[in-house]
Amino acid sequence: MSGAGFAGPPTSDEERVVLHVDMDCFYAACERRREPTLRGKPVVVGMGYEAGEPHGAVATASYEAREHGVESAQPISQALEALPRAETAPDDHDGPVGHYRPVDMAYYREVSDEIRAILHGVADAVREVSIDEAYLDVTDRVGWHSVEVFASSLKERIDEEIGVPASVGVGPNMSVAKVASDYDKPDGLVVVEPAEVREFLAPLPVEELHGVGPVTARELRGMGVGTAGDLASADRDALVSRFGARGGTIHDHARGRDPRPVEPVGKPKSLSSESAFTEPTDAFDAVCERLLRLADEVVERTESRDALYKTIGIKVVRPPFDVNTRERSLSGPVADADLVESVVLDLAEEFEGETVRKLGVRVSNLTFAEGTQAPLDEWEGEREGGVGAEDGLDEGEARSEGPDRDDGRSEHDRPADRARGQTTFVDFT
DNA sequence: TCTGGGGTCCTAGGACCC
DNA sequence: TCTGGGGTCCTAGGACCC
Repeated sequence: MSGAGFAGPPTSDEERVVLHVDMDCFYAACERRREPTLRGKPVVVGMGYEAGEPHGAVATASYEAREHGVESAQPISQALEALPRAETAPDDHDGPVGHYRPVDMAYYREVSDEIRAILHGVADAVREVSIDEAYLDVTDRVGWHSVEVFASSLKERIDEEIGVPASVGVGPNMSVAKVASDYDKPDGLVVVEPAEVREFLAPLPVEELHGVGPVTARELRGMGVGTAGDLASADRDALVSRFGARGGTIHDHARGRDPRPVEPVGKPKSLSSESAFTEPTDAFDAVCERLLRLADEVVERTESRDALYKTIGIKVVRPPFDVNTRERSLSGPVADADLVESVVLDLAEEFEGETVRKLGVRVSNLTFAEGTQAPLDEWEGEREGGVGAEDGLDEGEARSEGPDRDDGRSEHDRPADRARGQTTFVDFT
């Protein structure tokens, strides 16, 4: 990232001991935790799903449910065909049945918090990637000779104290640990010592590597690269010219190299809400109504996180799957619900009369009112007024505050920016 | 996979500045 | 007025991850 390499913790791979802890079918496991009779049975957790209803999509399916053809991201209606609801299956139905539950994020977060507490207790550095997944750097606590025992007892602790199963992978860096945890799911424990890395990775299909998705995998196959071993011995320059920076990254990963330190994830860079229509619509008033609802949701979340935003955008997905994004940047960070609504509606106008299947609202270029102490801000005192609706755009201050802001711009440049911003502002009011 | 929702990072062209 | 290089920000789209 920072090519200049200011801060950079040590990145020499070989000596680190990194765990990747990945909960198995986490949502389904949580449902079983509070409803133990579900253990061993097919469980389907649906988002946008309500008890007894056919709509929504599969968020998580337990392995038992997967055996019957239920897949993640599948429409619930389709899952129901493969696996009828236990409660309402016809009496004469003698095939397998599934237990369907709506997503309950608040509960899953509680469970996740308990797990997190355990993880932080056993590692020096923890990176929580998502609600059900984390990397741990335990270099200073455990050596390779004892890490298997360590990981195994961590798994046991999570299982006994929290009541959900986890798979754990261990490697000399995040990339290898990640592949290792996937290798033997569920309830797996795989340790890959530095000397074994290349051998371990070589036979795996390229898409097992972090950063290789379906598109890249297809292209790689076209180049005759099917396994991580092939990729490891491929020509780096060719990869970079084909895939850009990612080409270098996946080449590294295929060779078992990953210099990224295990560090906590920072503040979010954007916040968004999306929602799909049950049926694509060309009714512009319905589109606007939905956009305003999404705008409300996003604004509410920015408020609860004390976030200011400089850029407001929408996403309009037209059938079959044509994604369009539009965004507009303001002159400085604001927190202004009315402004979000007017910008969103303004950006939407272009799509009046179009058929849309899905909409989204997003704010980005975030700054955080509370977290501004930081060593970031050399121009202290510049942003105290930011939160207010009216003064948010004033003063021409409050340009972005990233650590990497350059300042090739001199002082007298900024009034021009301000003028531009004011114009923008006036357009919507 | 007839494709749900919330994110991250990268790329590339154009505007604009020095 | 022309030419040119270096740099940032903005916007739109794409790939990927969970």
